[in-house]
Amino acid sequence: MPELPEVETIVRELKRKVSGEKLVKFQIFDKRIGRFAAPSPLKVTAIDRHGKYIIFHTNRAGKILFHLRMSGRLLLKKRQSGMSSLPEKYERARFYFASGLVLQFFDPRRFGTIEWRKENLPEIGLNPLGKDFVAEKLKNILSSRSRAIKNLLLDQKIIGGLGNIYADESLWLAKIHPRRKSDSLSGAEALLLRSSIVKVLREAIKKGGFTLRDYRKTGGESGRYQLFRKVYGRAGEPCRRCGKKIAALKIGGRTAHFCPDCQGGG
DNA sequence: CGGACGGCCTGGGAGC
DNA sequence: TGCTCCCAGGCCGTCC
Repeated sequence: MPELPEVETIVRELKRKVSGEKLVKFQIFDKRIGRFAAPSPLKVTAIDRHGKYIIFHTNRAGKILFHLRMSGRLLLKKRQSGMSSLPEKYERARFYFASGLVLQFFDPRRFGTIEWRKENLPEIGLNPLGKDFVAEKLKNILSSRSRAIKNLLLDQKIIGGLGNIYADESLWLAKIHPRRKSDSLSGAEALLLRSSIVKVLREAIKKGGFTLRDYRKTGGESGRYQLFRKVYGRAGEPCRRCGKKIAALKIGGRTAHFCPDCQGGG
């Protein structure tokens, strides 16, 4: 389930390998992937992350937007001489670059999307890696809402890029119970939450993301952050801070993993 | 308007 | 072994 660190890892790799490249041909194997009426050929002038979206800026009047959702994967490889033009298993789209590189979009669950977009980008809240992600702004947002902090962190219109894994990991690091109402957090807690989110995300990017099952880097390699996780998927195992058992709880339809002892006060 | 919730989709794991 | 059931969750549409 790609979240900010996974998407950022993929974007950094794509920037190195295909930014500035000419896209000569594309194939959409599964129409459910979204509206896609891009002109061809076109040049990819820049590559960016927007929340969990991957954006290809182009020299034409539009951008290519990728969203991996749950099980999407972008793999980059050298075009082989005998390469079939038919889709591989779960392959939903394919892009051919003039350099000979081929970008394949795989997605078993078909939640992922690829879109040729001329109008504005989707509305995304604060970028946790951006300069404007400061404690004061976060505190204002938290105070103006009254939802479980866990669910607020998952809201892409408020903060862009956190998903279930990093929301849980950040709350653990900040010692905040996931069910706490956002407007009950003190200024000190907001400050700590901000720095915890940044720390967790930066560390996860360094480790190349979190591979549970589907996520892979563009060369097919797994990330390594799952080896360093503190709470996600660790229900019943000992808390790495206090030794008590990690618990799991449904909050707003999502499973939250946390330590009931050192994240007390829910 | 904010917030809660169901639907989309499939593979994999649990349980029998 | 093989079947059924349920869960994973990002985002959107719908409803209150």
